[in-house]
Amino acid sequence: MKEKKVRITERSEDFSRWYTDVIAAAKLADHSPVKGCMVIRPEGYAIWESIQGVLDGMFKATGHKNAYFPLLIPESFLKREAEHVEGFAPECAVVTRGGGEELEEPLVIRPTSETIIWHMYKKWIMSFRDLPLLINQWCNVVRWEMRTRLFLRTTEFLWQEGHTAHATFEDAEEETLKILEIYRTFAEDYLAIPVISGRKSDREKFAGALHTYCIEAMMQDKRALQAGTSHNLGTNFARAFDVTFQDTDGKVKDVWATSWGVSTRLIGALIMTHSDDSGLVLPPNIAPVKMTVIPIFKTEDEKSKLMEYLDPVLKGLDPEITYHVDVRDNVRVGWKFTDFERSGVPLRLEAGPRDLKEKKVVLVRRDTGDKEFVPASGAASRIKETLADIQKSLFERALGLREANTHGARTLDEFKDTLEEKGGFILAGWCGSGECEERVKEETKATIRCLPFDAEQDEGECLVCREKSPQAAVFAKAY
RNA sequence: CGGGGCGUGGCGCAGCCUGGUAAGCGCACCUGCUUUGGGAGCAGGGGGUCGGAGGUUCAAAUCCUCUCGCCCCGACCA
Repeated sequence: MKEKKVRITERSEDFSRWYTDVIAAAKLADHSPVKGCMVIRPEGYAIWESIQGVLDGMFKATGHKNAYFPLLIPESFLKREAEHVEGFAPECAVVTRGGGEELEEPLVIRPTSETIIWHMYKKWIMSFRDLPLLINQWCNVVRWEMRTRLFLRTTEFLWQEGHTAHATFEDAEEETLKILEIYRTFAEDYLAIPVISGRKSDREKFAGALHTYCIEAMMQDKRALQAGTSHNLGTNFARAFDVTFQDTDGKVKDVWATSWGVSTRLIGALIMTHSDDSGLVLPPNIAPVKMTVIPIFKTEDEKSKLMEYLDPVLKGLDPEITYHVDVRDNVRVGWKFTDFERSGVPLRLEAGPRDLKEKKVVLVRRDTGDKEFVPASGAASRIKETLADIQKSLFERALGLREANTHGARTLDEFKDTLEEKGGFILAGWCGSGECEERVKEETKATIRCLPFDAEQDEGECLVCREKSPQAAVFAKAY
């Protein structure tokens, strides 16, 4: 075969070029004229809409309501919470002019909305009866990052941010963990991305949080990607914005806060978890289109006979099995097959004159490439089964990769050797000190991804200082 | 901000060192014919004042100065 123009670099050759090639080939996104920003193209945006649809349903089912807070925030708001300023000030874009004049107070384009939201919550929360307040918003935020990559880190990105207010620490903690569990379920059941749930170290936690929980995933290059975070903000923001409520005992108390979010980064996670050298691979549960139908014809007559033949098959499908019929007659089938592979659609159905004669259709799985000839009459149920199987096997394959690339280390030397030779996640003892954490980072570039909930309570010792380790930590090089 | 690289039809590049009279190649696009079960072939065709501004010269994509922008590698991060 002749060298193709829009060739996808192989993963083994250059993983990050492969990543950008897959995005280009699947038409998910493009670079904007403004540095670090991305244009999300229809194919990419459809995935985001699919993510939104499922998560939004999960949030609403747990009592959350959507609202919208404005893009522009008075600069002084950011300064109200000490850690928050420190964390976000350097990466804020600031508007200083408007209507042709210098503004009296510069306006920050939100990097996250805690401050504006808590400013409003002060007005809305008076009594214990106003709690809990459970609000989510879908929006864009801007963070002036130094280095950007499509979907993984862009100057502007889309996300949802939940902001809740509670009467007690326990309530806030319960909310924080409930959301984390929603994220875990979503990642595993829909995105087919196995994740490790856990708590962030103090060094890695959100600026202004009491503590941060997260889900961490392993990409195909064995690096870690944070896929979602849920923060217990304690009373830090309530105090910074003077939000109090009068409790049943008549006393005025601080309000407890949480915030949590996932972003368009999830699309990057999807790509790097499942896709292959032929292009995008999407799990059926999140794929906007589940199946591409390719009729193989030479003449108009053949085409209409095939469409007639396929009609009952397609009508017999469950309504959630969305499909696209590629009826283009200006490209040949080879072209359509390649388009299918790049687009990430989980399943392909082909039917040509030969299949028509034999009363069959051909099903081809995107994940394995397996080809199956099935009788047209039983196709609908076989399609459903196959999609379910693709979903399952994508998850298992990703889990297998993570398990095969998760290692232990008792000493820093062993840690370094393992990281260098094998890469992946390293489960090791950690005393809890920032110094030891920093030392690992400096010497290996690996960071603590999280303190996993399900790690065995380890009586071991810290791999750096040999002090007692209360709990094992997952270390990895991260995106 | 430190180090490297690059701006030439829609995209990817060559030409620049050694200025010289055709601005070229591949892909894409348009037209026609033949093709059509894994990115077709042939023929014809349209499209670029070479990032911008100055300068040197008889002559600048090419040399000089300034400027704008982008990409890659490091410190920050969902």
